[in-house]
Amino acid sequence: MDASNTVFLIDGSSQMYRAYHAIRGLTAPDGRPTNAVFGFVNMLRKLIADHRPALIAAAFDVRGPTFRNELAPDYKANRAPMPPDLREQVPHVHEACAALGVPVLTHETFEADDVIGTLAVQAHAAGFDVAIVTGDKDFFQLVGDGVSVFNPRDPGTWYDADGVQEKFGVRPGQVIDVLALMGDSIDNVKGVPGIGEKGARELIAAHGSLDALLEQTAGVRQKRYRTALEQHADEARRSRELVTIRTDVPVPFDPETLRYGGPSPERCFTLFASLGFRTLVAEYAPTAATVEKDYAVVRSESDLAALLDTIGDAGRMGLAVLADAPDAMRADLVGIALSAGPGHARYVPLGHRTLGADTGLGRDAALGGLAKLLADAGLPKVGHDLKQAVLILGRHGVPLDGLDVDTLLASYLLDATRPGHNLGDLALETIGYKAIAREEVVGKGAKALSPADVPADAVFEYAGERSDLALQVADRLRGQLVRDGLEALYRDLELPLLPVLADLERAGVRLDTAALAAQSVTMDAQLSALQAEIHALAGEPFNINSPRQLSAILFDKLQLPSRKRTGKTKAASTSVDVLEELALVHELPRKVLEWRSLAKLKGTYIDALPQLVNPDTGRLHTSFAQAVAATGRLSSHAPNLQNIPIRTAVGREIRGAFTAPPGSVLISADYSQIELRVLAHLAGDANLTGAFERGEDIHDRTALQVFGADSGLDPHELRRRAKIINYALLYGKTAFTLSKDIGVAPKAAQSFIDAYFEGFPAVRSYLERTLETARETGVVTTMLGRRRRVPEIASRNGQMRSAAERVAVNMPIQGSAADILKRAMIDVHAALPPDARMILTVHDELLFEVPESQAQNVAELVRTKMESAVELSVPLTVDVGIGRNWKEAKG
DNA sequence: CGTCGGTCGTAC
DNA sequence: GACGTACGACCGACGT
Repeated sequence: MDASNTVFLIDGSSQMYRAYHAIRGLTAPDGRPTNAVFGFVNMLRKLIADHRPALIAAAFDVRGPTFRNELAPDYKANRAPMPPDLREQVPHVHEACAALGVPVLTHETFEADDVIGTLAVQAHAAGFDVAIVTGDKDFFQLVGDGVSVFNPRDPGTWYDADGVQEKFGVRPGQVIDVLALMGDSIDNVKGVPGIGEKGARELIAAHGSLDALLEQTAGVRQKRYRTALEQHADEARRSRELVTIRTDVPVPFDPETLRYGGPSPERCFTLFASLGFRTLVAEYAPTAATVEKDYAVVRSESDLAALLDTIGDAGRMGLAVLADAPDAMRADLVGIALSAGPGHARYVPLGHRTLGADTGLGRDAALGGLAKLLADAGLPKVGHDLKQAVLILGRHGVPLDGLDVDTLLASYLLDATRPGHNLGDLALETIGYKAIAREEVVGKGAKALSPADVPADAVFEYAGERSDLALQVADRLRGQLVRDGLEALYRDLELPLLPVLADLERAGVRLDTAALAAQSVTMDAQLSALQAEIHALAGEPFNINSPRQLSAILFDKLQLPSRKRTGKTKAASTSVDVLEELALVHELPRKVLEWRSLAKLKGTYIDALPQLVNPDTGRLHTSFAQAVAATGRLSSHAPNLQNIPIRTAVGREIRGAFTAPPGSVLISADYSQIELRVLAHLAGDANLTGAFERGEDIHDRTALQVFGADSGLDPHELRRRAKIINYALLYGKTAFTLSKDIGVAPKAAQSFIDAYFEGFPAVRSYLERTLETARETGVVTTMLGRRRRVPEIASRNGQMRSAAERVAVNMPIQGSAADILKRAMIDVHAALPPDARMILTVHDELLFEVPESQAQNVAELVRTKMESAVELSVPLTVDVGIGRNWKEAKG
């Protein structure tokens, strides 16, 4: 097909509907729906990329009656009105077409189909080929010599006359007659009652045409068709008029108005940025800076002096440190970039190993010169991920103070759920600037260089830009924080927490690697023995760790029953609950469970943790991510110290390897049932609040409420079940899953939930209120005003909507608990004596390393500060333990 | 040989 | 289909 001589006519309305239904829940950062625009834009871009059309247009229906309504007043009367969240996207779809260089066609009294039909005929008459881009079979009637239908859904398939015959069963000239017979319930085209698509096709194929058929009705073999045709001949003729696409609409065909103009980068950028299409924004972003760039390398004492003056005059600085590794506790400092204002940046090379820096400025002299400014609390610092800067600079003897705006944290508070908070992405969205990617400077993947091996002359633009952009982006985000009422949360919570976290990471935790090594040896023997038993039971060796191989053994070879399938691939699941069930009837799954448990502990912790001990400090330094978890919690990685085992005896031994150095002890302080207390506070439930005030065991209290005083069951079992119910509530668990957890019928589980709400009625109304607000605003909030968007709460997909509802009820509780712990961390940190160190935080727990002599004092101080971190309508209580290791401290 | 999606399992 | 928030090990398909 010759694209240069082909006119592409897009059935815009149907493609828009298709995109709308194909993609669910996509919204712009401000919550506006964007699914239809996004899908349409992708379709259009692919069409253009694949076919490079010379002539193209997209035709759309407009609101209001068309000539068909005059023929049949009830035409399309059955069709539901366009959903409001699609209607509001229509202007954006039109704008997207225009921005991408595709002319938009509409007509007041004719439908898009008729405009397309007319242009197709005229274009063909003028010697062009025509491709109609649609998923609608009605267009098959237009197919003929030089006119084909292309459905983007099955790319590569062009329907010419033969294609129509194959797909639809009749020649293109007969399509109208088939459509007229079968009717269209959605458009309220009556057709002939009792004749569907199949019947219509057969009748028309047999008789040639509708007219011929109606003349020879008597010759129709099937009686029900015969009577239907006799009674509804007029209806069939009228329907034919309705389904006939007109080719005589008064629109002129002028190749020049249909010429593909290519995209307008400016319009695309503006539109896609406002809709939050980040990858597309990047593609159309202006590459030239909006402000003149003044970047340079600092090479001499006088360069440095000038820089210090400039920064001093500006009264603030953008800051970016360039390091040679992502781990701030291991990374070496390669250089520092500073910006005094938009467009300005200076790069101070500090650790380049390759030639090119050619600086007469020594590392110590340079750092010494900068140190005063960096430590000046009165000189505001702006940067992206300032915790990394604090740590790396701190490790090089340079304290960093005067922290002002961290664009990473600001972006996180504005929208925690956005896919990423990269400075580059933020720059694109806030100031429309496409930043240099780190990859462009150091390469990517395994071949990436350390920036220390790249000359300063080759990195100063990248590094300088980071400091410059941080400043420019910060100025925008600061305004957005104020607008959204998030400034206090930023200034009083997240920002003060940052240096506290840096202290925790810097301190690290001592690990008894010898004890772990000994455990590893023991477990090796146990694992080998188990593996031999498992292979013997299976009758052949296989990889126990491979779900696929395991399921082949379990379900194919041993023919054990498979009850559950996995989420995406629908493969037979081999998860714990499946194996536990199978363990009742076969030895092998029981052994596999044992093997898995040991292998997991060994692989994830016992063998992995010692490898992460920092050679410089001899300790384990995790990284806390302050801008990851959507609820406001912190997360921990490299290694993750927030999922160290505790439930099993073997697991607890791993905690025993987290030790205090000689002369010191560990203090563990954890909030007792903080989430349930937060729930009591937020809900204002008198019963729940009262139970906490009286210091009752909340799970016993719940058991009493749910199961009554004389159920006759074991009190321990009742408490266990009540505990599950309490937590089920926090996670929006359904009666179905609850029933599995506590081993009762779903109906019984539901009655427990009902009994719970009966006893704590304010909890129910609180949860309902939360959902109501979420539906109205699309946002849920915590006690301290942290926000989370939940756009899917308006989804028409029941599954997505339910998931969003669970998120909506969970976030205020989990997030408020996170707020409280963060507040406590800041308060405790400020009050700690100099030789006591906070070393870990695990959602409701803080861990300290303290000289033995101060243990009691610090324990009391920590308890007091944590319990008074915020004022709730219920008491906040903290359990404190002291021990030589983490296991003892928790016991 | 590296990347990435899928599955599973640990914590709170 | 059915429990919220994380991180990470391992497998195996896929692309270079």
